Amino acid sequence: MQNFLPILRRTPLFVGIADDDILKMLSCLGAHSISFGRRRIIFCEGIEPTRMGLVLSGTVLVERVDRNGNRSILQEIGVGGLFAEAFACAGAENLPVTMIAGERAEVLLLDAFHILHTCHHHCDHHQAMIFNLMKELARKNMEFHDRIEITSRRTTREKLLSYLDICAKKEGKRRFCIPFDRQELADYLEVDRSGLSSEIGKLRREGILACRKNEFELL
Amino acid sequence: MQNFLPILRRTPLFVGIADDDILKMLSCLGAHSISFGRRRIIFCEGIEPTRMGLVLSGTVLVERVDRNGNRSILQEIGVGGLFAEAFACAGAENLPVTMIAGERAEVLLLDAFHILHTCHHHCDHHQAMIFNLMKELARKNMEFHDRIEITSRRTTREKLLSYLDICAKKEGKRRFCIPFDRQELADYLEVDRSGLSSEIGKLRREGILACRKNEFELL
DNA sequence: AAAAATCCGTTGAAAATTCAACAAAATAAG
DNA sequence: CTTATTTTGTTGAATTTTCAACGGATTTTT
Repeated sequence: MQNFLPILRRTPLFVGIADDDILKMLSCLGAHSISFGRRRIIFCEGIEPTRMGLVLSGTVLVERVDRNGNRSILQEIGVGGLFAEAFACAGAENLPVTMIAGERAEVLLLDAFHILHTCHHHCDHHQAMIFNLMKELARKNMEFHDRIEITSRRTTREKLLSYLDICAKKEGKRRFCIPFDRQELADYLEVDRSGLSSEIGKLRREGILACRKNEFELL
Repeated sequence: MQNFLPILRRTPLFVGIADDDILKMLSCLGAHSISFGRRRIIFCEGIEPTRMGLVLSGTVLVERVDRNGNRSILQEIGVGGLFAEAFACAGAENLPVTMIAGERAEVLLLDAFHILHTCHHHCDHHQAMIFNLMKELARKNMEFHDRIEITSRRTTREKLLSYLDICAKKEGKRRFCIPFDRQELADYLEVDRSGLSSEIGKLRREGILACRKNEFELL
């Protein structure tokens, strides 16, 4: 587990906690790492969310498929990020979404039981982790607001542009890579893939943006 | 402040905390209550979110209006519920949404500073509140998943039906009241009001639902 | 290097949403 | 009780999305 410390130290869950304490907690949380190939299921919709995951490498996508076969991508979790923590912490009975590896990923699985039920009056580092978890949940909450700001737009064009705007703002540059291919982007924006492609074409012809594969630039 | 204790004791933020400790914390958090008439602004988009709110009576709506004038309703907060806590806890620089009274409401305003910066290694009740806050943020996270499940549907009909399904499930009955009028429901589902009205008409004629004002029944 | 599979852009027709305008119904105000 | 005001349902035209199908480009596999 020591090999992971350089990553874990910088992680929202463990930031500010001493290495020794992190290691103690990892064993307390039954931590173990697993690798997943692209598009492999990590947590499947319907299971009881007793564990949460921490991304050590690659990316994890949070998805949902409705009865009509429309897939929605709800979140994209990068290195150091947490997933399934909200369901585990809220004590949900079953997971309403599926988590898969967006690209080949290594993840650390953590039992949530000891977060919710152990010693939260005694050890400082446990307290610190609860506090970190609280801040991370608050941040995720705000991420949902970003996504809603995007998907609440009425047209494909506006959804795409507000997504790209938010990306540019986060990146601090007008040129950036997005973590999605076309189908995934469509599923994140909740629009039709072919309609999205043609809208990208229009915007390009209008000189509003340039793109090559998943690299975009706002002009 | 003592008058509020019967409500506060049952509140997600204060559950499990002794009355005395609640009162101590209220003064520590600079709590004071304010009344708002229907559709009055409680927190306006753009301000720095240093405080959070707790609903003592009535309801609070979390809204956003885009450049085109389309309003989205993101959440409806009932008695005992918290609002703006995510932005305050995440340390957001400015509020991306507006909070208004859905119906005449009395709310308790709490400074977030002391939640994030005070004594979180010392007093048990403060720790308990952080823990409560963490659980509440996790629950809100799941509420967003519900809303996304609804708004990710492609047609007005499906959005409406999945919203009503979720309401029925929460209520445990196939007959229930919704907390919205037609325009608000349209803004929650992210659809056109007139299209929503006509869809309700169709579903009624097809014998799938009955409704009178904001009381619905799934048949 | 060839073959298979996937990804992406394009198109046109069908379906659904949006928009504006209006009338009926319900509610609030005088 | 009458008059305003707000809310709700209805309609038709314009806009937009969705859907299915196809071919070219790119990537992966054999």
